[in-house]
Amino acid sequence: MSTKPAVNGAHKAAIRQENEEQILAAAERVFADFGFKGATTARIAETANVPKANVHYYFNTKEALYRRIMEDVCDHWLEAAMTFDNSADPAVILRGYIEAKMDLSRARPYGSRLWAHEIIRGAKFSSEYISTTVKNWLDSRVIVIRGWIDEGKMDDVEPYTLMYMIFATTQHYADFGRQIEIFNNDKPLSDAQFAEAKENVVRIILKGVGLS
Amino acid sequence: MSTKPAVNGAHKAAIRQENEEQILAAAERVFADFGFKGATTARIAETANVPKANVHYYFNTKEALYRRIMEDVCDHWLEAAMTFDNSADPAVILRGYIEAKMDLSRARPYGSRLWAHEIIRGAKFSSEYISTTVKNWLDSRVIVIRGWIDEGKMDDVEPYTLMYMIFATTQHYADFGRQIEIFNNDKPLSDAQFAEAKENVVRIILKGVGLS
DNA sequence: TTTTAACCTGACCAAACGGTCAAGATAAAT
DNA sequence: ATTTATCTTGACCGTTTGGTCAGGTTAAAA
Repeated sequence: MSTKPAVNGAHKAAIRQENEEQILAAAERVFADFGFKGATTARIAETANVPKANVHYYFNTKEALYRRIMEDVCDHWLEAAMTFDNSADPAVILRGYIEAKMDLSRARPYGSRLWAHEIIRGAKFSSEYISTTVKNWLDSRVIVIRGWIDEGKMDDVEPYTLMYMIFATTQHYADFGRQIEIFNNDKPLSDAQFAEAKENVVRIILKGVGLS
Repeated sequence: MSTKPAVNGAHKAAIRQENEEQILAAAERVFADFGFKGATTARIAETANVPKANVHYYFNTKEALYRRIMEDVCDHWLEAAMTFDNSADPAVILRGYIEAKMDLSRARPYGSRLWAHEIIRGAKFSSEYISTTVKNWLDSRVIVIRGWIDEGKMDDVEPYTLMYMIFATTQHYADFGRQIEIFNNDKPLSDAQFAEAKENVVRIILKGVGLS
């Protein structure tokens, strides 16, 4: 059509960005639904409304596309992880972290399910990321929790077990969302139901470790 | 070789049973590791040490094999579920159930991971089973828990949320076992570590709902 | 011993897959 | 106006996949 008056190559850049975003969004859904092997480039292309060859134009291989999405998901998770550092009160910090993870499961379930697929498969693409970035983050939180225990602010619980419990419970609402939906008479949890679940999860865990 | 003196067609029956078991065990591993699509009949055959054609002789299609394994896994889970009915004391019942689920995650992780794959995929093969058998079991436990709450034996928590928390936390040790292993300096949890985790999970949840 | 039924398997096939490519269309630079 | 660089896509290709099948072996029945 018309040549936009945009400065420099702004139009071409916009086209690239829009197509990449469209493909990434489609791929995140398809990978989450079918796993790495089960997802086909044809389906990703169809979901993104572009020809299959175009997917390969922007992302050379299926594996490259998969890795890129894993990175994006991890970035989002590290953001949520930051809510662990905002306050000196253990109850406030833990509540904030649990709520942030619950909200992320609700707002971006595909990322969580993609992660679950990846770990179940043996973390072939992400074991290095887990053993460095994620492990460092986790170990530092464990030290914080041990500090709270030593100061008598909470019960003497094994910190890793507590963190795994938070991971598992919050991500369950994304990873096993379909099962929860079936138990809920085949209807997704309403906002009110989810809010109630979130409050209950916070309450049980905080009380469980002696923080209420 | 020699024709065994076995009564009737006992030998042939034994052959069938042994081959089926070998294929089922191999398929459970391979499906858990790679998902439905990612698992190949060739790999299942290789793992079971039988020619590929033999897999199709005993189980017509890949889907039939998958369904059969899903049923087997569910049977085992319903056994664990029965530990919910042994006593009148809520703390004893919940502790027993949580411990049984933790032990199952440790002893039979493939089943749990297979189930996780199936749910993440949208429960295409098992939604009917979940919406009937499993839902009935869950709903009846929820009624039991509501009874305990009404009798003032425990805190007023939303029973489904509590059950999901137990599901999520216990199965996490199977489904995300690889991640836990990486966090544990690339070594699987020792028996002592797992026992400690189990005790902590029980303690946090029981205290969290006012049962200790 | 003969017949029948069940088990076994290498070789094969159509379909689906990830990825390539040549040729055209569009926009930016000269 | 011409050249250059990027974007677009239908057609194509080699490989892998689930599944088939004919022909063989073994064991139970007659």
